Amino acid sequence: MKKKTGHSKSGEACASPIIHFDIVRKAEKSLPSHEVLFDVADFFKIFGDSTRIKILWSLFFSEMCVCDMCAVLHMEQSAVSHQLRILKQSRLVKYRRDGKVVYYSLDDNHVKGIINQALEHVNE
Amino acid sequence: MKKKTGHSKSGEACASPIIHFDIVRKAEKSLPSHEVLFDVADFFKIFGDSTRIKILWSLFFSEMCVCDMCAVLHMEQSAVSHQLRILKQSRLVKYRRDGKVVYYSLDDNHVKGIINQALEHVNE
DNA sequence: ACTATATATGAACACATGTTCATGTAATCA
DNA sequence: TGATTACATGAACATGTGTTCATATATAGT
Repeated sequence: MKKKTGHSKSGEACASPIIHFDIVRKAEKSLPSHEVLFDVADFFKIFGDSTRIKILWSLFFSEMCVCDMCAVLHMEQSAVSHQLRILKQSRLVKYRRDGKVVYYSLDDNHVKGIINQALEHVNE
Repeated sequence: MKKKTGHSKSGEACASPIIHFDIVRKAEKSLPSHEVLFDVADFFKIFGDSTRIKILWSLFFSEMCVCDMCAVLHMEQSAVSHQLRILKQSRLVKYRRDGKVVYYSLDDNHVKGIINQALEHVNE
């Protein structure tokens, strides 16, 4: 016995009769679409790395060029650029070019609030 | 030339003279400790998975047993239990036992607010 | 044109993470 | 005690992720 309808949308994954059907139905109906939930998770994934947290935090005060970031983070330029690209793609930061130097800055007003709420949790 | 002082705390990672020292110093001073930043990132990592987001969302309304969760998520019991363990360790959910059934419920009041803020971002 | 510099990016690598499978544990009932 | 049930957990596996290395691009200066 090993059949499993391969994520069959009908959802009898747990073959137990002891299910609180009303609660299950209510929860199922309230759940946003899979895409939205995926996007939400992806959004949090961005914050799930301390390097990116440091970058965002640093940008709370002022725009910064990539070299500034390297100095703040004590990291190689390549690594910083890769992370900035991720933040750029998520539209959490924007940039402007001034000659050879590229300045990054925050591009989202939720960032500060979200990080602060996480800090509250971390500080018990 | 390949030396690199192995994350030397002195921080000359980017050997460029074009650094805005005042901004860098300000950012460095404002940064929370490495441990705190790590904890913050770890906290967000928990939310960076759509399965866990679904679990937390479902618990907005009512406590649920593991079997209920399996039904809501259309997932195997083992996978759900593993995720519940992570949420339990992060103290985002708590549980109570009633006979053979274990009921999980939310154990943090920030959760709803944080997820809602992420939703705002996702919805442009 | 050539050089230098600030940043971007592809590939490779090591490491983390989520699911599955198999099995273990705790509680209930016969 | 033995069987069943609801859940937990270790190991294996595939996939995802962050950093490094090497190299490319873009701008400025000579």
